[in-house]
Amino acid sequence: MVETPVTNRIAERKLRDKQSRRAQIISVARRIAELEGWPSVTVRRLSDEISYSQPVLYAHFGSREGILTAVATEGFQELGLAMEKARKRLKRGSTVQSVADAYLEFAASSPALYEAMFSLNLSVPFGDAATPSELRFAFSQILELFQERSSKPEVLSELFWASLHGIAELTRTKRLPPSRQKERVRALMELFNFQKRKQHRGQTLFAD
Amino acid sequence: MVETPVTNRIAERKLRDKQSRRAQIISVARRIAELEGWPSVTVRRLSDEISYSQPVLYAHFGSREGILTAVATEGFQELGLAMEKARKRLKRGSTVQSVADAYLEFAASSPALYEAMFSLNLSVPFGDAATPSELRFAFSQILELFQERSSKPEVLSELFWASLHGIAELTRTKRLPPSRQKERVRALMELFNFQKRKQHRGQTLFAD
DNA sequence: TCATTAATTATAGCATTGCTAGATTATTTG
DNA sequence: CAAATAATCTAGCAATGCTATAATTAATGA
Repeated sequence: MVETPVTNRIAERKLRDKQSRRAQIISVARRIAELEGWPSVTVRRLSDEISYSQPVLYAHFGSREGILTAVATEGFQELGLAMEKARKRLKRGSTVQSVADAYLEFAASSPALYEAMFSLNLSVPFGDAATPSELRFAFSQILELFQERSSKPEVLSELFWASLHGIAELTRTKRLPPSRQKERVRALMELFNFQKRKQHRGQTLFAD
Repeated sequence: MVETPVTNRIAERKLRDKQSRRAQIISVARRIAELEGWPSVTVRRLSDEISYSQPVLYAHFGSREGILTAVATEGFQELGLAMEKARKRLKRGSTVQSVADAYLEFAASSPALYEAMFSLNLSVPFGDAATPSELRFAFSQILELFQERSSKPEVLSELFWASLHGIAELTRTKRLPPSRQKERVRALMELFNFQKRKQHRGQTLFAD
């Protein structure tokens, strides 16, 4: 049977409704999480806020974890974009500094979102074929920084990312005082700019 | 009323029983967590395993979170001891390297314990008057590394800790491939040993 | 237009969880 | 041994994630 234009338009409208409701759920979940923490993001609470019954949420995401995973994925998208922006405009200082600032600014301004991305135990695939494009894009922004400055870009990128993540996470969980944050980042920059100046003999991870 | 020797001995025995049961609870919780993950550590499950009813656990720890906090505290104690050992024996290589290895070895060999210490949202006080001695001790081991090698030991220590934590955490959550772990640590060492050789002018974080 | 089919949505309930009031048993004391 | 104290258990509450089934709404074709 050939679909009539009417059928098409109905299907399209339904798709739009579906997508907008999906977006709304993610948005509400994010807002509650930032204001009250993830434990307050219950399926009942969400269904109340969007004025639909619980099974509707399950039709969309399959599980509560599915909702959180969708939020986290959105977070990776935004983090990637923020880093790309920082890497490209680059007013003063190095690109490394610029990206580091963008990363930590992102983590500090959306702690619950960052928590969903890295601290909640969501099964988000990393480093394999099923890795979402948002994640690849985000990490590629870091990789780009060291692409032509090092003989082992992956290793340096991973280390840089790990350092940023450590700072962000220990700060988020109140393990590190925010007061010394600037100095910490400055120290990190000294370390990662070293490669430019270092005189080394023998094999090393850094390119000349 | 003056206590008789008998009363004393009874009280002592009761205290011993209490402490050993407390230790048993912590031990069982740890074992389950490492084998099956923290969600499997339910109060009912624990009460089954120690053959007591649930309220007994609440008499000991007040809440489920109290149990996890006790496990985490034990973890900080062990991590501190492991780093102290690494710092003192120091066979080959730098103390920094030795401590880094000990830290990452600890995190890798007890992932659930490390998760309790850093990833679960337990309200463990940090950096204030109420900070448990185990935490102070652990961090002091890192601080010791940079005490006389830097003009700002706190900043460097915090950055070093953050880097190690980032590596440990991203590895634990499968964000970083274990295959390049050695290279990552080697790169970290290059960065943090730089201070020894660097020729710098003007103020810097590193001492000569 | 209107009955029939297909889709969407809601109701109501299950099993599990952390936690606790009140009953019960064991232990200590006089 | 009886009373009092301490230790422990039973049974249940409220909240959670999730789902089978019923109800309702929308789309279809004569």
